[in-house]
Amino acid sequence: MTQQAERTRRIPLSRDRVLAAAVVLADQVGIEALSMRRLAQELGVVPMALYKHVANKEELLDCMVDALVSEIDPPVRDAGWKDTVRLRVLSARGALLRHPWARQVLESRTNKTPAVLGYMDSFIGMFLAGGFSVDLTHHVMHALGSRMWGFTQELFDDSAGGDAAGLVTLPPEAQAAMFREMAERYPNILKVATASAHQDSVVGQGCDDQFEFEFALDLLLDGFERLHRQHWSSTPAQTSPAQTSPAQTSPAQTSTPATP
Amino acid sequence: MTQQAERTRRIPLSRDRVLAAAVVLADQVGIEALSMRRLAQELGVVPMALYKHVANKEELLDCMVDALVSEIDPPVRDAGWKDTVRLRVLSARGALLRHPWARQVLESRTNKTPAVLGYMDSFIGMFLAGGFSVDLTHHVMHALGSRMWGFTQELFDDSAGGDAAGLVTLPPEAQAAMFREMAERYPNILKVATASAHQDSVVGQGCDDQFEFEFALDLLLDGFERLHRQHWSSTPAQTSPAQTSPAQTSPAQTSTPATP
DNA sequence: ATTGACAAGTGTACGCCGTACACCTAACGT
DNA sequence: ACGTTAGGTGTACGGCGTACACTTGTCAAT
Repeated sequence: MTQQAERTRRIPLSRDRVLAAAVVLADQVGIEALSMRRLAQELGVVPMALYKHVANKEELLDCMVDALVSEIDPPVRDAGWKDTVRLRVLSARGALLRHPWARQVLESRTNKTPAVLGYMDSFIGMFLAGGFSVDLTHHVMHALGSRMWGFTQELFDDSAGGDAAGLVTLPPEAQAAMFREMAERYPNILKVATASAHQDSVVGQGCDDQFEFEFALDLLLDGFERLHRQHWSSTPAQTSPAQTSPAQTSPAQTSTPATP
Repeated sequence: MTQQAERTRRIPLSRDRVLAAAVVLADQVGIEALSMRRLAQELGVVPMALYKHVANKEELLDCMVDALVSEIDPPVRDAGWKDTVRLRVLSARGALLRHPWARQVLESRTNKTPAVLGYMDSFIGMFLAGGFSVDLTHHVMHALGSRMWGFTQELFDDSAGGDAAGLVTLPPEAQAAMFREMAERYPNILKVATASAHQDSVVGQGCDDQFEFEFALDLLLDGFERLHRQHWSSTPAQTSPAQTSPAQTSPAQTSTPATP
């Protein structure tokens, strides 16, 4: 009896083991299926046992984010700001692609853990070290937004593939009908969707996410570079990125109602 | 009795009424507090009654997104693509700011409703009408990402205000201690946070979101414009936005593992 | 060797959630 | 007058996070 007990509960659980199991489980079954009960079961333990090691589910999620951050490579040394930032973002993206749950969790978190703050601080430091003014750095961080973490909303390309995912299971004539329907109702979507697919299937299976991500990233980095060169490290009243837009002088109020 | 019944249940509920109530309730109590039960209660009805008008909660959320999309102004006529896109995005942003739940719901949705597809189609149409090649339009849509909806992850500026939200409730000496702590651990965050606050409080109360949003938007639009001018409407093998980055020639594989 | 404190795991229970399913009931076309 | 049916009801199930009281295994101090 005691021997069996000794055999079954060899390792006494610990915070790290809980955390690691949570990451693995989320990787495997998705974040929406990660429940305290399921996690406990995976660890061969009763649900409430977890609460001896994490305060609650929120804290668990925060810790999972920390684990993710720890996977991001530190900034490379001896390179210009642009390459440094670029590589760091792509490293973050790598971590994110390894952990599909991370995007959603990152989006939902409001409290920043020390690890997250540390990553941001280091990120900001890359621009400052590159000679960016504090103000420009501020704007630039906003412009990057979630791209800092290696992702952006992919609201578009799921639908660029259209109902492709669902389509394949349908009989051919229904596919054709749906295709005609789409061509009629969403001609523009169809144009870019078919153009981005270089094979001749009705609707291509999406596009190269990595290419698209880097396209946007480089577009931003090039923009940053121009602004940086433009007023090197001086700090005028307010940076104005756009020369062409008429409303740019007073950007705070436009078509939206007052936002005090 | 019948008279009372007639008085209490005057309007027989209908899909539209459910939907409208859901939007109002989400506006008021937040999306996380919007449950079928709560919504039913608000309508003076038993929870299961709702299921006679919406299939399930998913569909309800989809419909709420549709309602949001319907609030976005149509594209302005007789303007260049740049202004057209700019105004449309800012209109979407207006709708989003009026409905704080929308961002999260939009992020979580995977199925695109016809209204959403219609919005995207119209959005794509603005670029095509502006003479953008189909390929460039595709990339450009990706670069915009969720900015098309008028939002981006605000992962940064919550923390730029630092623990400001929590700070105010603390005694002054604790504030000072925390400030020193932050200054030591996150010097860079502190620099941009204090710089962006133009008052002399320890940590400014964030920055002008609207300005930051438009900063990034215009940065992108200017970038699009340059690419557009660069190879007007021709479609070379693949558009390459960055001239400087060494890895640009083959962007699909970098530091991340293979993504087939 | 005994004890007693304490950390770790257990069991039960509560209130929330979405929703399946059987039921009632009032209005309406025939 | 009557069957159909759309719309509202009641009950119930399985899942969730977690509060709280409990056992149990471990080890330091007596």
